[in-house]
Parts: sequence; structure tokens; C-alpha cells
Amino acid sequence: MADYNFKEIEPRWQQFWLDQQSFRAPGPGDDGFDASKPKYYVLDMFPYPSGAGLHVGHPKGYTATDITARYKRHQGFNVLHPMGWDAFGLPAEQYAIQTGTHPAVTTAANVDNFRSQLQALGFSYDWAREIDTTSPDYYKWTQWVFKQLFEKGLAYEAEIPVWWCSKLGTVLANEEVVDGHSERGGHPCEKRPLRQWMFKITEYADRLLADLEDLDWPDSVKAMQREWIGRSEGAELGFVIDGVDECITVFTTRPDTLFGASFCVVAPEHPLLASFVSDEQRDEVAAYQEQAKGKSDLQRAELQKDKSGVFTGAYAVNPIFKDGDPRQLIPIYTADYVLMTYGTGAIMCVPDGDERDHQFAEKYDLPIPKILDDNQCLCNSDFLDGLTKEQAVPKMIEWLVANEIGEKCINFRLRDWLFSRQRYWGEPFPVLHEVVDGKRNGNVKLVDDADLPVSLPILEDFGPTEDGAPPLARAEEWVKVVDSDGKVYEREVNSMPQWAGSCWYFLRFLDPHNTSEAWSAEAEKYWMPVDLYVGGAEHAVLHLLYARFWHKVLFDCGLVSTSEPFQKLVNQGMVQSFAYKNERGILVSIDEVEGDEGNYTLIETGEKVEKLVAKMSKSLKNVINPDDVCDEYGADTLRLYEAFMGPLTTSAPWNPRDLPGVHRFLQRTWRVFDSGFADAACDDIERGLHKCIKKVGDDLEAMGYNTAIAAMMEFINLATKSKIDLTVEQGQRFSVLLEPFAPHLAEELYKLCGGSDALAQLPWPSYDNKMLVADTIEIPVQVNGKLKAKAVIAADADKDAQQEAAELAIAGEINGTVRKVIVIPGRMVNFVVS
RNA sequence: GGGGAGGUAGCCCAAUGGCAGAGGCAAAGGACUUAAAAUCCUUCCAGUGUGGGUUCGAGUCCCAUCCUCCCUACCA
Repeated sequence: MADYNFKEIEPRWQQFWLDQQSFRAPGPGDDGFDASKPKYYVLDMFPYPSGAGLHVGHPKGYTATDITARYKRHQGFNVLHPMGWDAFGLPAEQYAIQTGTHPAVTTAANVDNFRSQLQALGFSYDWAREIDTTSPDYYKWTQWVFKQLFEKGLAYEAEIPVWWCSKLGTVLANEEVVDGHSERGGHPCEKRPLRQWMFKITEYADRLLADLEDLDWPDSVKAMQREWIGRSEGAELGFVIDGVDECITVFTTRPDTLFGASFCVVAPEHPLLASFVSDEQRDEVAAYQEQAKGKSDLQRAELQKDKSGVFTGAYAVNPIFKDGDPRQLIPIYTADYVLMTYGTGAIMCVPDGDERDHQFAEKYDLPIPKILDDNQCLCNSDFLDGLTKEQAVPKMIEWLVANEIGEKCINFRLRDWLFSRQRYWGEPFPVLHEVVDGKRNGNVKLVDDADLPVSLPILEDFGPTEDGAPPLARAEEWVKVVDSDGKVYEREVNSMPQWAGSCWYFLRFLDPHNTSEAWSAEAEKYWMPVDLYVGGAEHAVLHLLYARFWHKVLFDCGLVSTSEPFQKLVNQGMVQSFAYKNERGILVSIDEVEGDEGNYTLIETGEKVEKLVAKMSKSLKNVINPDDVCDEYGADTLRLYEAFMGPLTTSAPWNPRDLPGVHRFLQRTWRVFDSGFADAACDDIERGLHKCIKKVGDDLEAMGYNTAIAAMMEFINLATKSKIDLTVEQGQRFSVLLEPFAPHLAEELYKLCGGSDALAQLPWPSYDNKMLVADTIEIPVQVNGKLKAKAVIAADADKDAQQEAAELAIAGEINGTVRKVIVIPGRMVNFVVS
């Protein structure tokens, strides 16, 4: 009898897997590739290798994909299960600025730490395919992909007002600014006009929206992407400004309400505003514009209950009314509830139809003409009277087109993607600006493929420059390029945002050592699309939308064979932690609290605190370190616990009290094998094993990891209670079932019961349906749906025999006439009595 | 305001429309032990947030309602 010694077992098998390359996934063209096997590509969202190391949230998703990867190998798939590092990014750069250490140095150290942490958890990655987005071998191809997008005409430079964060010394994408503050760090941001690289993602808006339909993705993520793309159908129409030779164009989803349009509002930033504002109102409007400029979008939103605005002194002509009609001239206001960044930055206001317009009209005492009746049908609207919205909109559009006033229009909330950053630690652009007489002349040239990668120059000073120019501008020798024909160029000194590397990494995994192409067409055709992609919901929009966009472009270029990269997506739930809240509602650090069973107090003061669930955070000292868990219980226990916490998609707090439970299961399993083996199989155990094989297989298909583990626990409980040991052969079959979940122990057990093959490649055991049911079963007998008795029947009894047995069991309980008998074979019998 | 996911035992979590319980935690009792730990055995505990409906039969389907969590928001 020996103990379950995970500390000895786990490192030994980890080394074995590395030495044997047990999880190498040969692809087309590689030695050992078997083209006859089906493929399965299971991918994790690769991590940013932070200095803090792995968090227990990471292994939740990684364990799930690893279980599935290992299961698919047993089913005979060629499984591609790779891991890499999304290693460009701000934290490494900021650390570099603070310490003077080059980001490449800290990144390499962090990567080493992450890799060894992941290997200590026994994940079955093909480490030969490891990639690092900051390696020149990798970003060479990121630059190459950029060139493909550029050559498709999808990249352009623009001088646009962008979010500028002076603290970070960089511009940020709209998506990276929340409530006027940087998403990372929470620093205040302001709008500044700067020359930037943009991608025309809006050209793909329709397809990005439509193709969501066929994806096996969570509804919540699809909904978020739909909202982000924000397609809305309506019309654009022109309003001529009275007495001025200008026309403002408005976008509306309700052109049918034009009869009720009693004023117009333009955004304070509207370019035409200055041309039509009256002299009397000029100062007031200018003051309002100045005030609006200083407001963040958050501040604008905060004021939503109290709208503000200023009359411009100008009037627009409502085109639906004839000359002389008193309703024809409508005042134009400027107000910050209209955003320049959406639609045309100008709206027609229909206070009877739109709540916001109504508020504004009431505040500024503007007319509110009634155009909708109690049934929300149009009234006072001439040729639209009595029509519903659905009927009236096309009719009005028809009228607008016929009178050359406007046309049908589809608007998207999606904006073009701001793709440049003023940072050091990112991919350089493969772009040269032509310089004549010391000045850029506006001509842009791409770097030849043969000259890729454009390597990141080594700098001493990574911080932003005084004048806001990117840090790369300091590398003067690097910036200046003289062509063979004598032309002088300056390199682009902006760098790409962190999204770049993650937009196509799943393609590089297919063929990571290819030095002549980003990936081979053969490998792409075989492995793509990703069959299962698991990651956090925080990437529901940005990463997943950007990656889909690049992929569609590559598809249009004929470089990939699928129009979508990720067929099935699953969001793992968050691993939270317990926290404590004092009476003033403030969260307190976990080490200041004592007590249990619902009574918790502060150690120092005795003040009562309330237990709740919150995100893990350093300040609450409730962060769980996977290394500590591994040290105390082992990697198999950690894996099993993460998979057993509940469904993968559910968030749940880390509960240290539950860890011993799964650890005990592994110990019990060990003892079942360690107690020796029987010569002949026990029938009960054999039946239990068949049941277990079926349940674990079915659950794995549905990613029901927690219930699969429960089934294995059930079997081990059965085997523990049995006086008869497993046979060697039963032990081998169970080892295969356990291998995806607790691979180290499974390898050890397989060896204990005499296994000599490569466990990871063994076929998944089969089960016999006949072994799943006992000879006789007990079924409920109901009267009017209420349980009255039980009957014992043969498992294969036919309907009549089952009813007969039920009648016997219920004899005397039935008072009344039997109207109907419901017999569900093998399930139950119900007598309907009146 | 809009969208998404949920409410089952003291806790986490199961249950193709068919006996509410698979599994784990916690609790209680017992066996083993000089004792403790570990281990093993046994036991306790809910009628599924609420109100209707469909059905022979509803945790499961439909409608309404309450609560929780997440996302999003002057998007015209």
C-alpha cells in the first residue's frame, strides 16, 4: 500500500510528456501526419504574460479546452491544441519606463514563468507550436497581413479627433475609453486631432452582422456584436436653411413622422453651424460650443434628464409643407444630446414621436404637433393618415425619392477602426512616407516583403516625446530610409495596437515555423476553422470583432478558406472570490476577518461584516494563486476542482472548503487501484463502468465537465464499496476516462494496471446498452399523476406486461372509472380516473 | 430605457415533459484507533422565487410578476 503521492507523480509525467512529445500535432507535410483522421482545432484565448503570473481564472478555461482536447484524441481526431503569448502591450512598456528595463527582457521572463506554470498544470499543448507576438519571426507576418489589408484599400490615414490620454502619452481607440477615462489605468482623456491609421471595418459591417447567424456562439455575445455594429434602417433627407445657401442633412429611422417635425437640432461640432448661425445668436452659440467641447461623453450622458441647447437663430424648411404653410419654417437649435459621431450629426425633431425631442420641446417651449393617435398610427399626416409605422415608412421614402429630398439609408454605429498608437512596445508599420526637401509629400509606400520584418529599434527611452510624437521618432537612424533609386523616406513611427497580433494568431499556429509564408494553404485548409474557442466574455466585442474582420479580408484575398475563423465560441464564467463588507458598505481585506457559518467579524474591532462574492483583487487579499493550490493538492486536484465548480459558463467563487472534496476523490481512486486487481470481473462493477463510460462521453460532448466528474465519482464510490477489486482491464478502461481530467494520476494508474501503450492515444472505451439496465426495474404507478404505488417489472417488459404489473400493484387503490391508461415503457404507468 | 443569463436542500450543483437528487461541501451518528488525523459506513435536509395556463403528468413548455448577476445606453 502506497499513498497517492502527487508531488512525485506529477513532475515525472510532465517531463515524460515533454520528452516523448506526447501531444505533438503533426499537420499536412509533417512526419507522422495521418490525413485520414478528422481534425479538431481547440483554442484558448492566449494570455498576456503579465508579471503577476497565472491567475486561477486562466486555468478554468484552459482546463476545459484541455479536457476536450484529450477527449478528442481518444476519439481518433488529429487535435490541434496550441498556446502562445499576446505579449505586446502597455504594462510591459510602462514597467520599462519606470525601471529602464527593456520590455523584451521583462516579456521573456514573464513568458518563461507562464510557460512553466502552464506545464506544471499538465496541459496537453503542442509546445512545438508556441508563438510570441513580439518575436520578429511572428510580427514579420503581422506586418505582412497589414499589407494585405492596405492593398485591399482598407487602410487609410486621417487627421481625426481622437482620444488622447496625456498620462499614457498615447491615443486610445473609442473602445479603450470608458466614460472619458482610459480603460486601463482610469486616466482622464481628451479629444485631439492627430494623424492616424484607420481601417475601413465599416465596409464589412453588413457581413460582420449577417454572418453572426450561422455561428455557434453564445446569444449574449452575438447580441453584443449586433448592438456594437448597430445597424439601423431609415432615411437621409435634406433640410434647406431659410435665407442661407446651405442644406443640412439629417438621418432618421422614422421619416414617416416628417409632418410632426417642428424643429431641428445639430451637434455643437456640426461643420455647417458657423455658416448659418445668426449674428444675434453667434456669441451664445459659440459659448455653448465651447462648453460642449469640455464635456466628456460621460458628462453629456449624465445630463440626459436635463437637456440643454441654444437657438441658432436660423430656420430650416420642412420639405413636406407647401410654401405659406405656417408649419413650414422650423427653428434650428444646437444641443449636445445630438452626437456628431453618429448619423449626420443633425436630426429632425418630432416631439410627439421621440421622447428626447419631447423633453427638449417642453424645456424650450417648442410646438408639439400631434401626429400619432392612441394606436400609434399616424394622424394629421395627409397621405399617411391611419397607417402604421411599417406601412408609412416605405411610403414616405417613396415620396422623398420622388421629390428628390432624400433617400433610404442604412446607418451603422460601427466606426472605422483607429489602428495606430503612439507607443514603443508594438508592431512597427511596414510603411514608408516619401520625403521631399525634408518634408513628407503625402506619398506612402509599403515596405517590400523581402525587407520584412521592420524590426522594432532598440531604444533607451521608451516614454512619449515632449511634443506628443511617438517614441519611435527618437530612433532617427531607423526612421530615415534611402531607396536604391535615391528617394528618401521616413518610416511610420506610430505602432500597431495590441489587437494586431491577436487578430490572426490562430492562423500562425497552423504553421508556426514557416519562414516563407505566414501559413501554408495546405495547413490552413486542413485545420481551419477553429472548432472550439474558449475565453472570457470581456472579449465579446473587440477582439472577436477585429479578428472576424481581418479574417474576412483574408478570405476575400483568397488566403483563407473559411469566411469565419471561430465556429464555436464558449465564454467561461469568472472565478470570483469571497469578500467581506463592513456596516458602511466598504469591502475589507480578507485577512482582517474572522468567524464562520454566517457570523463574520473584524478581528480588530469586532465589527460585524457581511460575506459576499466579488472579483478577486489584490487589495482585498482574496486572490488565489494556482501555484499554492498545486503545491498543497497537486495539479490534478486543481484541474478537477476548476472543472467541478459548476458549468463552464457559470461564474462561481473559489471556495477553499471544496478543494478537499475533489482531492479525496483522487485519493479514493488511487486506493481502488492500489488495493490490487481481481482475476474475474464483478458484474455490478462492470455495469457501473459501462454506465460511467456512457455518461462521461455524453457529458463531454456537451461540455458538461462537472457532471462527467460526478459520474466518475459515482463509479469510484461503487468500486470502493465493492468487496471485489477491478480487473486489470477494467482499470485500463477507467484510466482512459480519467485521463482528460486528471492526466497525471491517470497515467500512473494505467501503469499500475499493466498498461504499456501511450495512454493519451488509446481509443475511448465503448459501452454496451444491454449493460446499462438491470434485469428488473422499479417503476412508479400513478393515479391522476399522483404517485400511488411502485411496480417491479422486467427491464425488457412490453407495454401490456408493464400495465399488468401496474394494475396488480395498484389493486384496490382505484376508486372510480379508469378513463385512460398512460404507459411509458420502462418509465411509468398512469391511470386516469374519474 | 434596451439586451443577455439566472433563481432547486444550510451551501455549490444535477434531473430526454415521467418517482425532485447524480456528485461535492457542511452537519450528525457509528466503525477502526490508547488517542487524534486519515479512512470507511450510516443518517439528516427542499417540493423547485411568486401567480396563472397548457398537459394524464410541469423544476422542465407558455403568459404574467418579483428578485439577482452581466452587458449596453441621449445612436435620432
